[in-house]
Amino acid sequence: MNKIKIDSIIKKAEQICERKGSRLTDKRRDILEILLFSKNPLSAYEISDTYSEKAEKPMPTMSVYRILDFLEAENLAHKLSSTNKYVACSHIDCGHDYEIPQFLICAECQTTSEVAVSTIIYEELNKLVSKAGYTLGNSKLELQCLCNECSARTA
Amino acid sequence: MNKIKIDSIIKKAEQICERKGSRLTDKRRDILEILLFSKNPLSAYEISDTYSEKAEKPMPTMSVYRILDFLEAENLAHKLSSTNKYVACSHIDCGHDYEIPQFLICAECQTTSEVAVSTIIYEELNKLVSKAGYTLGNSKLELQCLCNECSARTA
DNA sequence: ATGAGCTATGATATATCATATCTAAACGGT
DNA sequence: ACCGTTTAGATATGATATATCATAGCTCAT
Repeated sequence: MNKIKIDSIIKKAEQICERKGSRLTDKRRDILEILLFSKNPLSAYEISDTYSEKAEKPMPTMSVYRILDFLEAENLAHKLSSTNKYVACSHIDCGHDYEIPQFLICAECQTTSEVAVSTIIYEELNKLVSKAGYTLGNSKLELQCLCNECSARTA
Repeated sequence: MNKIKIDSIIKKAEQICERKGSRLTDKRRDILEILLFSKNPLSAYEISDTYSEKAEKPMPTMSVYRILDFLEAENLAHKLSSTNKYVACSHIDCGHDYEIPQFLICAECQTTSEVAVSTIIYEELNKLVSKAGYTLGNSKLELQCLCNECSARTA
């Protein structure tokens, strides 16, 4: 993603935080930027390393976790629990707040896309869930896939 | 789950292994039994503890992980990556081998149900995935839910 | 502008989850 | 009984994550 796009997303993120009465501090903004710049999901440790390379003062992993918690709570980032890595939300600038974000994760190269679950899927899931005696909460879907590139390479 | 039911599942699991030329050894059977007895998903450490309480000799966590790997490879158990816990497959005795197993996990009490993804959902997911430039691999769905009991209690 | 109270960050320790590697025991076929 | 393979144990270490207590910095009423 290019710098100009990222700047506009950051600006949007600041607005979102302001509206909710929270603050996108310098460090929080830096971590969000690192996630936005990264082509792939990053672990908390990788984020810490990336930050520490560029900044004068390294950031302890502890702080990274705290900041990730904040970004998740504000829906600016998501945790992928199948890989224990973190990504920036793809929908900060378009304002969408999907019921169920869905991640397509390439098992080979880890490239990850966030897409919205279709209404049909959402309704069907809801039906299934309530038939089983549950109520759907805040969920994410993580699908292990192969991206076309890797698919072509291995074929 | 009651003892008789579990015994019959274990028997079935033995047959499955035999057919594939692998062996359901005593320890593997014990671990599978622990998972079948448990109402909730268990971590590798919890499994190790449970085993060690009953057996004369404790089982190191290392061995538990190895056995869990085996059970997963044989499709006798699943790992829930959102909670880092393990459950016995619910379909050992019915012989189903679903394309995509789906887990409904109560966020309150951790009760977990394994259900099959409906054909509609499977097809829709496939459409979505290929539209995004991916091919669906071996996936599981884990949905954070509230079970009816917890739902009633908190209401 | 100052101090009380809140939010954010730092530092350290520790818990939890998981893999690598090397060795030894158990099993099965000859 | 012997050999090769599979299974399990032991030890070390890596990776992921939380708890806790201390400090810094901002914010707002006085």
